[in-house]
Amino acid sequence: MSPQRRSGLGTNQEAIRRHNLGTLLRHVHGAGQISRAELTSLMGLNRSTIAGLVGELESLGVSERASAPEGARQGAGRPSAGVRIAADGPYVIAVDLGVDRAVVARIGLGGRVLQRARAPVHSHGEAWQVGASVAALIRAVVEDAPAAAPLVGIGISVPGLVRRSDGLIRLAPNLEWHDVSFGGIVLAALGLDVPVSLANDADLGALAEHTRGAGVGVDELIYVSGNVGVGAGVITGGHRLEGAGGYAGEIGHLRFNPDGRPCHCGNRGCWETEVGAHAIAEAISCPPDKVAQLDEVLAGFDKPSPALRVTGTALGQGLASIVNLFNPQVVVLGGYFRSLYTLVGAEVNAGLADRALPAPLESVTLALPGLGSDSPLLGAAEIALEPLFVDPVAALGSALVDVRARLAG
Amino acid sequence: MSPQRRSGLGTNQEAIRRHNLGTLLRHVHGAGQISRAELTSLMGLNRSTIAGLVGELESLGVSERASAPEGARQGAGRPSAGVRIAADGPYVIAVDLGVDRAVVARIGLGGRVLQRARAPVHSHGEAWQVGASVAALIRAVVEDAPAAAPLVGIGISVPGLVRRSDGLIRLAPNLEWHDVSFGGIVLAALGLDVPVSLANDADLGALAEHTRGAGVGVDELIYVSGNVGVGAGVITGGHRLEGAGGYAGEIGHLRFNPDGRPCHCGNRGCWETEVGAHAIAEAISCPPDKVAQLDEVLAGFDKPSPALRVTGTALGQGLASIVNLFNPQVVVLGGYFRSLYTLVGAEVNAGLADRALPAPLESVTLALPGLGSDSPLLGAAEIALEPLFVDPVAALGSALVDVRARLAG
DNA sequence: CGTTCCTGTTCAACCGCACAACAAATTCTG
DNA sequence: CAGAATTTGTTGTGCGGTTGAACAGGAACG
Repeated sequence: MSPQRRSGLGTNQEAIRRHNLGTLLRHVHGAGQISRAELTSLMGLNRSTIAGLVGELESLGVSERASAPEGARQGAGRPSAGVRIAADGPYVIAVDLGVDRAVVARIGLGGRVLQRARAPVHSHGEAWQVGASVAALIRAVVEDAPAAAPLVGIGISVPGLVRRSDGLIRLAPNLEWHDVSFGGIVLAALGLDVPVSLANDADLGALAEHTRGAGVGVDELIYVSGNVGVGAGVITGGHRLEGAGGYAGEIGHLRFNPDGRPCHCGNRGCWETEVGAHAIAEAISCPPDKVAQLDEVLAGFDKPSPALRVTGTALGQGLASIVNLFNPQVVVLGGYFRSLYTLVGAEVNAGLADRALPAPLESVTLALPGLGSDSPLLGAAEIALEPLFVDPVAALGSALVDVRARLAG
Repeated sequence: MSPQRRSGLGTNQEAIRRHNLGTLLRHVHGAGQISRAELTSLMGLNRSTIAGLVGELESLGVSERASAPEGARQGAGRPSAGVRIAADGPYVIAVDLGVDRAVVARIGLGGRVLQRARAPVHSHGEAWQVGASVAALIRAVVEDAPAAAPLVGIGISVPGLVRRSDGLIRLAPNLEWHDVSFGGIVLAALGLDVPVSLANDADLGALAEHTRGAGVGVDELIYVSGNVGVGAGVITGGHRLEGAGGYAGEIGHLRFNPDGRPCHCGNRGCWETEVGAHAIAEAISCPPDKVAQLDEVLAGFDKPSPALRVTGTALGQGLASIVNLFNPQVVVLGGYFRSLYTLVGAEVNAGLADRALPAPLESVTLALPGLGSDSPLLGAAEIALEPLFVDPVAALGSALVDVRARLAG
């Protein structure tokens, strides 16, 4: 959200500085390392202004001066000094909550994974138990953090519906959770008080792929996630499509075949009953206890079975509806759709071409995630970092330093 | 677009002034008349700053000072002077192109329709013929415009797919148009050179209902348009959802019943084959030549026939998919869905409640258009006015004055 | 080796908004 | 009915942020 959507407010000069500093940091974050000269042309500001902003970031301990990288030297002229993420700079904790495991990582600006840990999670486990496991992983991951580095916040990716106003997990079908305040649970288990952001895993996958994956520079992007359930995250105009409550993107229950199998939502023939994990597992005779690892199971296939081909066609046909509705430029296939697409890509493309309207079809591309299976994890880092780009000074002012000591006490 | 989405640019003071002046004008536009005191609290700026901005608008001839309105006086203190749209202020031409008629209006800031005209249009007519008719209507509508009032631009609502990059009409099925540069045709017929904006009718309906209809203050809104074809306009985060090419919102070809009737798009059982105008006309034995006036035909009904009830259920069930996908706060039913909903609202609501997920369902409301059948027309005015809110000075600088004389010559 | 080209640095200037003080206009209160 | 209280318009000053010019630094080019 380069320019945050203000609700008809005016702008004063204080806001300018905030905005410019945040935008500058967002560019550094996106590129990892970038020269001042590039920044001036990207942001359309004067050299001296950029110099001032960069200086402020350095004095905040966020970035540091870097000599120009070797090679890639173009043209004459004095080489421009680089801006690089500081080694002891701010970081966030990202949590990717899956139905059978949790992944936790410490992630710095630029999307660098500094440390990671994972643990199995009992599906149908109580929320407080899962919260305790996650808290333990967080402790492990903060272990080696420099004491001076500030913790900006925690971002959590959730396989379910998350209310955007307060981050309450309204429904996580495959964890059998209803109305769980998981953010509060984790904070209580840690004994910390830092900003926590929660969001749907597909939404975060879309965000991450947009920022540093297969959709860099693409402002109309959809991430379709196959993860037991089927969901989508939508980026439009460069921003996440959240909906009024935060529940947008529930494509799993699109009407697909009114005479089809019953769905757990109470209807018949939802798309999920054709391309959901349980449906695919049944089609390839995968034992029910391995449904959560469907991605690996599919990756083990050499050639697609006829049943998988049918599934591929159904996937493509369903994607057609999404393409007609959103007219995206890129559709990223995440979760087990990744290995499914490598198996039956032809059928998927055929199904899509068959059912999509010509105009939206001609501008869309199907793509595999540029971040592999880490998209939701990195998306969780992104939402946790977000305050830094809105107001770096304020975000760092309220960030937590010397986290290890606080966790010990 | 209160704060336009800048693509990672920086902000300088020149941009501040532009933005604040545009935002101020947007508020005046939205409210029609508003006091300076309200503006200060809405925009969060200082009294003196607002005074300066208002003064600039007055010297631009856009607004004028108004005494406080009678009544509605609250509390003590000096009454705040009002800001009102100037009588000879800027205006735009709005065109609502239908399948059987065209409506043209001269519309000023505040959405005031100053003059309007309409004429039948031969469906399947050549584009240049329709363009000539529209040009004649425009001439009629500019007839009584004050010579000093500047024309900012022309906005055209089109029942079809419009490419957003250049406004080309890619496909208007019910006009049988392919790749028509209708904006250029109208300008050529007029012999003028002013900015022309074209967009899909449902998109513009959504925009108008968001600005001054049933969705004021609602940032997640969908306008579903029944207009021979079925389409949707989506507002999310307060902005129009356009998609990569501008084709987003094609809900008519959502898969509804795979065994259903063939659709002109080449597939079977698209939603449009159940709730489209031709389907409804057939269900109520309406003669084919009156399909374009289905709205009036339906309004003549006293009680719903069983066939209409079935249609109502199908409408509700299809809306459920949209509600699941977008999680809107308000869904406005435009076009002939307006009279259909008044007839079989119960069935629509039941179908929706049956198929929508609980979480998105609880936050959504179905509503009738607050602007009647004028939504697309007023939306066309909105997109034509848009440049004024981005940069009032520049937009007025390039606006056309004394249009009548130029048209005569 | 000098020229050319681009960038970093510094400083004065400009522009826009905030703030304070005062005047104006209305309501409230005794 | 008169004075106090309240809110707003107006004016001048000050502050903050960006700009632009001038100069210096550093690398490639001829």
